[in-house]
Amino acid sequence: MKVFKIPEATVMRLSIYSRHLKHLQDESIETVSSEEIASGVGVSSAQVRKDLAYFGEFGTRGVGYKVQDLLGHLKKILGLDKKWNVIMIGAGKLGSALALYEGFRERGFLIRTILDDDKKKVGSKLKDVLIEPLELLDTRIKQYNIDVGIITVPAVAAQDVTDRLVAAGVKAILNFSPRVLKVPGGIVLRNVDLSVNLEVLSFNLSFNK
Amino acid sequence: MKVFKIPEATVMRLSIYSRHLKHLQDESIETVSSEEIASGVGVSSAQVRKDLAYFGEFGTRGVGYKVQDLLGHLKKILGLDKKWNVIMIGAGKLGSALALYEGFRERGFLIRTILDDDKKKVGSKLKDVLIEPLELLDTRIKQYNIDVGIITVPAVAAQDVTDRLVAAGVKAILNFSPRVLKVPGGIVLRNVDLSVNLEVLSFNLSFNK
DNA sequence: CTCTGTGAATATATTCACAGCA
DNA sequence: TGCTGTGAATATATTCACAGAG
Repeated sequence: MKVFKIPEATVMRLSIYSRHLKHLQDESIETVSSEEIASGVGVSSAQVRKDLAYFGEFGTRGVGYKVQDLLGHLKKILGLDKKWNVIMIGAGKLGSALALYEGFRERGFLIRTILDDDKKKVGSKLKDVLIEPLELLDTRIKQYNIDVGIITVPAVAAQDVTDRLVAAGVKAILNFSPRVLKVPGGIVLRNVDLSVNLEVLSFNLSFNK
Repeated sequence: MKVFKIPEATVMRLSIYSRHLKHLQDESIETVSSEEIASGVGVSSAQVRKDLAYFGEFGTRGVGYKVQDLLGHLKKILGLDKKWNVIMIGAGKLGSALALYEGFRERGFLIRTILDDDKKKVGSKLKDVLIEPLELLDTRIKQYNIDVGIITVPAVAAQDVTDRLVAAGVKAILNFSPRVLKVPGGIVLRNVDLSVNLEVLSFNLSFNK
């Protein structure tokens, strides 16, 4: 049912535009031009207009965009009006930090349970979410109707956990492990790979300098 | 002195290839073809060869690449043979988790000090690094000959901290705050923006599904 | 007269396909 | 013969530039 393929870079910019519009809203600014958005987030005004044009016509010629309205459209486009049931696998340092991050809930990602294979962690809570044994993976995914799995396990375990999440029926995986995961088509996969980011930074610092 | 502009996507893939080559090395595999690397990390073999071609000829026609050699070249290309002095600004939940992450040291990023404006945090240590007052920003950057600043402060403070880091002479900034930062040309800036990642995931889950 | 929306032009990235070296 | 390295072809993304709505 996909009508047009939207470039990933466009989606990332839409997220950044929406953040900028929130600032403008906080400052009680009611109207904004594509040029003002553009200079606020460091892109060209044509880029802003092209990105928005994938989804409709939100502005008024000669005037600009109503901040409130455009922000509403962007939130809708980005799916931020929806709720998702989330399972987190791995309660190590990174998982523990992420479980406390309010940004998940703010965007509709509700962490229902956290699984770990370390018996010493099982039974304790992170904020209000209980850490449970890894064996409950299938049970909890069915029980809570889980949509999204967040992977914060070590690299060696990541593909195995992924396969189990997919088999149990999750629709999307957010992968924080430094590993390229194989998933079947139709499963949404997003990687947040700190080691790649560090190496790109290292490259940019080193190359031809 | 920049000879060719290398696409960022290429650099990210080089990092991923190098990780895959490490696995192969751990399995004592000595030779690998572009097709084997490609299928291992989910890209096309032509892509692998094109990416490598930016930097030289590392393979042998009819044979493939020597794993050890190619890994060595990639580490060199990515600058992983170099050391950088790093300052971290912000010792909150994210900063604390990051300060314990071994990946920085493994890639030559040596965290020399962590600054925070919270008096209650100042004086304690994260692993072996002391948390010091924010006022020492200039002093420590000069003293330790800091190359890289890692920003883990709240969004409202991020641009101010950035300006101070740049004024004090850092060459690169790794930004974990959810804010588009303005930096002068010549300063390397890399953003690790979890909120954008979450919103892209939300979009992919929602759009035309 | 201003600023959006958008075709056309340009720039960039990926894939194809094969010449040529080991 | 097998696989790399690479021009040519294609696909994708960005910028230009302007018609036209308000």
